[in-house]
Amino acid sequence: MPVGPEWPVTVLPNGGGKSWLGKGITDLLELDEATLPEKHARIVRATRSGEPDHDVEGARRAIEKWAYPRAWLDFETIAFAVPRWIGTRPYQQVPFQFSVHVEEADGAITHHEFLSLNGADPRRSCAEALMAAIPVDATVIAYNAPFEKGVLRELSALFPEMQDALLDMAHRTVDLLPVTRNHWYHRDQRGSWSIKAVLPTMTSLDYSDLEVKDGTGAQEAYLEAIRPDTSDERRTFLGDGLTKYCAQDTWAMVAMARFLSAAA
DNA sequence: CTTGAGATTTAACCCGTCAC
DNA sequence: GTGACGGGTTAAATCTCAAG
Repeated sequence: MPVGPEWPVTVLPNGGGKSWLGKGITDLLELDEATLPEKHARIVRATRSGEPDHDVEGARRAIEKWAYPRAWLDFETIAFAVPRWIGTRPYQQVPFQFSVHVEEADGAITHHEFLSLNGADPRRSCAEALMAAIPVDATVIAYNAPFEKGVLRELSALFPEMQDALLDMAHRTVDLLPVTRNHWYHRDQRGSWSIKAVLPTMTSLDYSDLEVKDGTGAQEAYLEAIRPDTSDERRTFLGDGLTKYCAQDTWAMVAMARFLSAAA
C-alpha cells in the first residue's frame, strides 16, 4: 500500500509527459477520466484506486527485443563551467565513472566498473574500460539513453582508434525509460518516472542507506576526492560510496526490467 | 549548465463566406 | 474586387523532463 504522502493528492506534478499545471487544475482527482486520453486516464485511475497500472505484456514485448548479451550501463559525469582539462568545453559532461552489468542469455550476470579519482582527464581510461567491459555485440541499455549516447559519441569523436567501436556502441544503445513510462505507473511516483521515483514502487531496493544517493551527490563526492588535500583514507571512503551508488543504478535497471516483464 | 524526445502553445496560412 | 471574419490545418517556437 501507499508509502507516499496522504491521498488524495492536491498538488499535481507534471506527469505522463503532460502538464496539467497552469490550467487551474489543482487536484488530479477532480479530472474526468472519461474525457482524458488513455495516456493520462491510466494515471488518474492508478491514483484513485492505488492499484498500479501495469501492462506486463507490453513491457515484455518491448524488452524481449533487446538481444543478449545485454549491457546495462550508467555513467557518472562531471561538468565544469571553466574547463579543467585540455580539449573540454564549458559544461561538457565528462565521464569519470561507469557501471555496467552484463547479462547473458542464460541469465548469468557479471559486473564491471570504472572510476577515476586521480584528478586527471578520465576520458581515455574510461573509453578503454568501456571497450574492455562491453561485448562488441551487446545491446547497451540505459535509463534516459540520450545521455549515455551523448557521452559515448563524445568519447568516440576524441579517440580515432576507438571511434568506430564507441560509435557503434552508441548506436546499439536502447532506452529503458520509455518502456517504464509506457507500461507502468504507481501513484507513489507522483508524476515522475525518474529511476529514484520508480524503483521503490517496484522493489525494496533503496538509495537511502547509500553514502552517495544521486547524480549530484556523485559529483560532489568526485570533486572532494580529486582535491589534492583530501586524505587517501577519505578518498577511499568516497570512492567506495561512488562505487556502491553507480552499481546500484545499473542493478536497479535489471531489477526494474525483470519486474516489468514478470506476471502480475 | 547539456542533450533529445515528446507535448503544448503560438504563429502562420489557406479557404470559404459575407458585406460593401 | 476588396476587406473582415471565421474555421481548420500545419509549421515553428516554447516548454518539460529525464540523465549527470
